[in-house]
Amino acid sequence: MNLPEVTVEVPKNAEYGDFSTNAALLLAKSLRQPPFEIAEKIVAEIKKKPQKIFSEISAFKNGFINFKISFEFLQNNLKTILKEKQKYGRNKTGKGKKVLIEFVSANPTGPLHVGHGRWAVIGDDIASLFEACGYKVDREYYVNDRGNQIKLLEKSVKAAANGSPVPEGGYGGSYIKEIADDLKDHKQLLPYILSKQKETLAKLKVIFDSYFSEKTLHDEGLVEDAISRLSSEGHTIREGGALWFKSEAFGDDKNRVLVKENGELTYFAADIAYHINKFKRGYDIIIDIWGADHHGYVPRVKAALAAVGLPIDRFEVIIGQLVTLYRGKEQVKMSKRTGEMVTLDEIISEIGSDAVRFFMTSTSVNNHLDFDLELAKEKKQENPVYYVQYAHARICSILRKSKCKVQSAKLDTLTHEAERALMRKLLDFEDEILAACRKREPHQLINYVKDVAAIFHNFYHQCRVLDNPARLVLVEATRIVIENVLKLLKIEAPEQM
RNA sequence: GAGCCCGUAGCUCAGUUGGAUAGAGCAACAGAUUUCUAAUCUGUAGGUCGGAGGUUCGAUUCCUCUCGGGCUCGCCA
Repeated sequence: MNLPEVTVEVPKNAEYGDFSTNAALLLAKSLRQPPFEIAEKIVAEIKKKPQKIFSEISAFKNGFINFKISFEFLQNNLKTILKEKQKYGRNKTGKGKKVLIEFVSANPTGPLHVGHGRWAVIGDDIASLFEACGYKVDREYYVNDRGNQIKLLEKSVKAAANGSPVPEGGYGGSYIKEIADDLKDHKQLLPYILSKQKETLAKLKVIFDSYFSEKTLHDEGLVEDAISRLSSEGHTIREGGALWFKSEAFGDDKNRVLVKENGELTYFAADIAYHINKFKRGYDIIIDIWGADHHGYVPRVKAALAAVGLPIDRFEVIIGQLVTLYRGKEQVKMSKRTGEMVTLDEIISEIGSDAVRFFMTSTSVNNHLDFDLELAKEKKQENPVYYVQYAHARICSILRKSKCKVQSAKLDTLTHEAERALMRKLLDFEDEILAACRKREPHQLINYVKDVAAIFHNFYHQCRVLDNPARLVLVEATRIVIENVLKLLKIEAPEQM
């Protein structure tokens, strides 16, 4: 019988058990029987085989079949957690496959701002998720260290040093003056700005494996190589003095220029070379994280990679919606040209790395993010990050005071409703990591750890833990899971608050 | 005009492959600590899931249309 739509899911309402399946509902039509009767028959079949995972399997009157996990299974999982410790939740799904994640890649023309912060945190989180799932991950930052903007930057800094007005189209931010003051040797301009950016990223604990220079692509002739590769396959055309890539043939809206009329190479041409290079380095999965302001760029890059015959199913672009900065109700305009901007550095100083990381991770990148500086400051004590950290600190305090030996405890007394809810939640951890990785959505982990903390706090108020060995095991297992989530997201798990 | 993202409680947001009574935090109100950290917990109130159709046993979820907001549509980078 062909039943592609049978699903097993976790019901929202705990009364319906830990898992449920709609199999009987789907069979009702073809069998011409009421769903409930079918469900009852299925349940009877399942119960013929002995097993220890489920303590209850029942048919509901609407046709759902509900499964309840046994206490024994949940209790045994606590032992697993204590045994695996930092490794609990990690898995080998990736089998060592290689992943490249490119993110931030801000222009080296000034300090990072709040938007870069979002990509830095999200990219780093996704990289960590892949690592937790057994992939080998490289974090990469592409540096646009060439072209007009760099010349403009140099002119702008020189002008500032001489007290001249901002050059036409140049950069006028106050940071330009600071650079001019700081830097005697203008040849060190790019390394200087890059090192400042690295310092900011390091405050957020974001460390890149490689900084890939656009300039080297040109110096090594890789851009010309890419273009001739396209041309030799007949994918280019000369028109109006420029050389075009016929991207329309690969699903793009229109063709794109590779070599301008004046002979200069476009940024796009370099980007094709860059992405060909990524494939050449042998990655199984290649991920770019771009802001929504660049989403129109996706089809042309994919078109180019398809045109040179690369397996584009290994390449994906995650588009993140933009961040708008507010001070109260007033929007803070961000412009590098006018220099009116709040830097990521300032934001980290104001609310701390933990809060920035937690806040940046907590919402889906599909959603536009309004970041209110005043709110972030006012709510410092109420920020959800403290809620989760407090749960961890509270557990540490209990463990410090307890005199029982945790390891030797018998766990069969853990049958309280609050105990069960907590054990049940801890069991989900590996699935949560897998799902968050598969969907590239680290915010799901934030939701998960908030749930763990809430269920723990509820348990704490109902059950006295000290001097109860079984509960100490439960609490230690909870602590391990919270710590593992926070460590993965590079947020501190404090022992005291 | 075309493309992408979004629209869920007063505010900020979750909501898994289509499932059972749509959730949390903040704000509001009422309570809880002789006991392990009150940065906590419990309860109350708050919803036409932007709107209208469609698909089906079942739609916040999928499809079409529509309204509203953001972003993009360079021989810029």
